[in-house]
Amino acid sequence: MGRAPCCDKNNVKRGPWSPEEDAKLKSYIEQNGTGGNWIALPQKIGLKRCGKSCRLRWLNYLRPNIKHGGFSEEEDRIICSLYISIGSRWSIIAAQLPGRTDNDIKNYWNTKLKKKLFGKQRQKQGSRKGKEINSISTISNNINNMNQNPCWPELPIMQQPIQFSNNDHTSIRKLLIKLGGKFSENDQLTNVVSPNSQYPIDNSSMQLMYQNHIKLISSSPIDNVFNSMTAPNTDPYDMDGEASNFTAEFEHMINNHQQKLDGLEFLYEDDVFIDKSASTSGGNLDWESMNPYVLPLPPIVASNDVILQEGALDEL
DNA sequence: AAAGCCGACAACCGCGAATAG
DNA sequence: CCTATTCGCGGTTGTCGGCTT
Repeated sequence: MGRAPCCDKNNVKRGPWSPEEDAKLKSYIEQNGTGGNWIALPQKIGLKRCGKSCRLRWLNYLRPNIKHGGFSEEEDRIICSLYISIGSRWSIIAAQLPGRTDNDIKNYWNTKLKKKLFGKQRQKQGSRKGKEINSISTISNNINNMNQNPCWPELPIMQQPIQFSNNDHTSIRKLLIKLGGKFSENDQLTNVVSPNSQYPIDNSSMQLMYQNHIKLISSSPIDNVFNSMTAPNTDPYDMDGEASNFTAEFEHMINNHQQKLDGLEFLYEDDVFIDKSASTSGGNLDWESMNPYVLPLPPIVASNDVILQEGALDEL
């Protein structure tokens, strides 16, 4: 038995919203709120629309203070960092970018950022190793598969956007507290167990996790990540004027440190990755089989491995 | 000029989670 | 506790406009 439809599809209008419908919905919600029931709302105001459609229209378009387009480099940086850290959790990413909707960010990532980051990577990969990453979609799919890893913690939605500022590690720590509740309020690391209780995470792992987030997410320290991972002045990046500094840094990280970014092999090695994934059931990427030498944790730990190998932890 | 292609974005769909009764 | 309903999320699809051939 299938799931009951949320509305009678024969009696609801679909497709683009007219200005009249927008005005109707907007004025009603501004005056009365949603009433806590989206399903009933369209009937109340005489709209032949599905309640879910109304909700989407309001959240993504009609809501006040919504920004469309014109993503700044800082926003790019945050989106990319968070995507690498937590995957395609658009609502969480959107919570960090006031005025942006998850749908907007998702579209922006799929149409621009992904290509911006991996498009060039693909090009470079071809010349560097004499082969090409099979496709952007494969990369994306593999990231998505990683997101489905059962040990990935469930993350709460931000109630308040956290403003990132350069060198503001406190804000990042607060984000991590909110994301996973991994840190106690008095900033002491505590023993934690992943949600499915399958993979206990000790203090040092959490310390690594936190430090990696610090390095990865905050804007200024991103430079430190590259600095700590690279020999100085090796392979100066060839800027073509189109790629932003951030893009260049990102690609640089991927290009030059593949052995260090355990767990992100798919970003540069298609054949190896395909072989591995083919051995797992359903072709899904299994984190442990993907990298048996690191803790069976989400991708973030892969980068922690970088820190371990580099001994960078000692400096922190 | 027309057809085809492609990128961008809005909107839809289906699922799991949350909540109410 | 169980069931039904609603919400929220993320993936996917549809549509439109611009560009190329």
